[in-house]
Amino acid sequence: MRVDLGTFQERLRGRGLKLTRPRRLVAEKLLSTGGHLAADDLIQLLRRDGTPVGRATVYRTLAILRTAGLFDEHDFGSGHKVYERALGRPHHDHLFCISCGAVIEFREPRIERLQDDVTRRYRFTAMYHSHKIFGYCRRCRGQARAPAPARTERHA
Amino acid sequence: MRVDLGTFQERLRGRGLKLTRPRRLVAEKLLSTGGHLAADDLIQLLRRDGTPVGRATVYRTLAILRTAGLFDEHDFGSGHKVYERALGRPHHDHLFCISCGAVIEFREPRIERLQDDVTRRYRFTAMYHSHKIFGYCRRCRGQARAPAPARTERHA
DNA sequence: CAGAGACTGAGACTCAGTATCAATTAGAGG
DNA sequence: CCTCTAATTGATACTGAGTCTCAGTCTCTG
Repeated sequence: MRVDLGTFQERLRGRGLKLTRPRRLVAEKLLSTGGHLAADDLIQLLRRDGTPVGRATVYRTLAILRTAGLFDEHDFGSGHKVYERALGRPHHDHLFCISCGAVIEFREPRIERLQDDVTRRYRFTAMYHSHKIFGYCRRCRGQARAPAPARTERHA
Repeated sequence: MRVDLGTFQERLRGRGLKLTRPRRLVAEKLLSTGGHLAADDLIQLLRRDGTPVGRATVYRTLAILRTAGLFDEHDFGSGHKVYERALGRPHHDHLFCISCGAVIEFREPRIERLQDDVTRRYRFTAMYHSHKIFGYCRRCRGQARAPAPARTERHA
């Protein structure tokens, strides 16, 4: 965490930005909480801690953290974006349980390679991607309304 | 198109729903326009045609069309969802050009198979998935700010 | 063809996220 | 350590996609 805050400062400096108290508070809270946090969660947590940070500032800081490559932003269709530490962690994609909301990370380098195949095929220059599989996790399987279709079908 | 409207009616009936004029108008317009349309586009188009349909009804009808498996819903991060005909078309995923907004469809059965591997590995019951690659299309490549990184990195 | 229940739509509402702008603060240069 | 300026903050107003409400309307079954 210490290391990451240092990196945050470095990256800010590199862009001519200042390391202010609110920015530090947001970054620290995100790092110390881990997992997938939404902007509003962050605002509430900081308020509870007695170190409130304005809404606008939280959103602005999250944008900086994302742009600097320190955090990834994900939209699991719950109506708000969530943030997850990216720096120093291997790339991965997600399974999302539509019953309990659990987020499961997976790595599958073979899929990544096939993606490269696809982009090459279309002469497309990939910058980032989003690969999410929605369904029922191990624990919630029993509640699945129907057996899984041969292949996934709805997109979100 | 005739066939699809018939299917729409069938699926409505199957759920105890009525085929009303507004629902027919929405489905017809979506089918005749093709491509990826947002709710608001639809509302504008219908108004221009002199057959306006209320906002609430358009949204409600889109939900029905999606649930019935006739249309797929996608979120390319532009702040609104877009709808695309699903019935009678093969499953595919998308490349999205962050410069011109172009949507390119791709099929890669090998990725689908690897997805099945992944879900099996986690004892996860997949219901649907979302796989999008963002970047610069063939035409917009020149405008790419930087060469593509070794592997895609930011998620949305 | 009449009745019941489904459906519609104008408009109020929600809620994540953005814009504004006067007051505050980081931190470079002295 | 102080000063000065540009960057930053945050209360608040705003935006815009999507949802809710409910009185009036329509579908379609019997």
